[in-house]
Amino acid sequence: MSLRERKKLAAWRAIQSAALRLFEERGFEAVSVEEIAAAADVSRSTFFNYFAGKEAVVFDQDPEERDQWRAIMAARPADEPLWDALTAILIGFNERLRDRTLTQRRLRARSPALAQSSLNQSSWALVGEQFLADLRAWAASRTPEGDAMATALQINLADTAQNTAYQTWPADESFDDYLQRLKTCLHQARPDIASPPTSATDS
Amino acid sequence: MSLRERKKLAAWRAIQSAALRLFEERGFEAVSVEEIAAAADVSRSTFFNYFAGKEAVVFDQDPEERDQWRAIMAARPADEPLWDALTAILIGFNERLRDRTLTQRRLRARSPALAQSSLNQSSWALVGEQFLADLRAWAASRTPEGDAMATALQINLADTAQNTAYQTWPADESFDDYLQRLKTCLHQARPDIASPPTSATDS
DNA sequence: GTGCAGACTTGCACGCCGTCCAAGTTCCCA
DNA sequence: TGGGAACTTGGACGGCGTGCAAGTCTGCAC
Repeated sequence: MSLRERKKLAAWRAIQSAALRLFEERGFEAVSVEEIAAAADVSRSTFFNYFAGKEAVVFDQDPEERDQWRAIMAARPADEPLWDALTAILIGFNERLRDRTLTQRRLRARSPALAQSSLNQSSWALVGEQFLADLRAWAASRTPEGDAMATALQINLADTAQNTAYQTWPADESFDDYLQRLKTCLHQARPDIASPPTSATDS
Repeated sequence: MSLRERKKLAAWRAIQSAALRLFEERGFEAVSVEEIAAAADVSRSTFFNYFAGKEAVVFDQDPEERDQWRAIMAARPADEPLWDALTAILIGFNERLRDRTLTQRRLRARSPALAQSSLNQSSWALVGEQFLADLRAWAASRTPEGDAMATALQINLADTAQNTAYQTWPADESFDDYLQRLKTCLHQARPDIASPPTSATDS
């Protein structure tokens, strides 16, 4: 790993940890990008070299972890049903990212107090666009042929199950309760691929 | 209907139609709120009195239509399974809002040319937060008791089915093809409420 | 080592969004 | 007819995200 790469990773982590610290202290909207950059000893411009926006700093994964997750996805057997793979990946993801999840939850609980709108509006999920993009790329690479829709649907459903579990997680429940919710949602959201649309031609 | 209410409705429609016209001419990002306000003969401040933001002008429904939709939702029999009601509502919604849907699709197709990011990032759906809020309120009012999660899940799943149909709708397919996609997605996304989680304790 | 090419950082300026507020105008109603 | 409520307006502000040109640092080849 070259010096350049090490520096880059260090900068990424400096920015992210500074940002999360400030967010926890003051809430998401009350911290500006300038302050994050200053706290990370970096210019505002550099911040945008590393993150696509202020929200990305909450959702993007550490580059090393991200590679690991891509490997985990790639390691799934090719003949495994997509939904089973998605379920396993998401549950594993949540189990291993316990701390990250709890941090996000604390942020989410604190931020509405400062400004209801801007956070709820972007309807905070857990995984972020980056992880979803990786998931989609992985799924596309193992999708046989013309049924892109079924694949897209399953990924979106899995994401929705995850979001629902997260959104309905009450403040007084533990992380393990949340995992239980997640499993329930994933189980109930399993799509019904096989059965034909009963009398699809009416109306 | 008082003069005040009529004026208000007229202003709403003036702003929305001016905005949609400009969006179609130049693309979403290339039009500023100032220009919309000017085209509607209204101040920038007034624009924000009517719409929560620039995107809302694409998604929010005409107040009169909105009332109609709330009535349609309220008219569903109370003992109908939630999923059946959601399916019927969404299909009806899409069938009746053919023009709106086609307009949105044209906007969506044109905008990436100008700036890939800002539209795709907010991952354009069709229904918008307002309609979803109405749906949630309606569903909450007919949800028996403690199982708020199952209700939230079903609404989110239905929304996801709709979004998937919309996202995967290719440029060369007709609106009726889209409706067919929608029905397929809704059918496949039907949640599996009954069955118990088969051996939920292993990881 | 030296020097060069490319990668990365920095400061600065810009346009725009969304919020706030204080002052003005219009409508409803008693 | 008057007073109060609803609505509009302009102006100012902070903040986000982008673009660019100039500077600095790293890897590499000689």
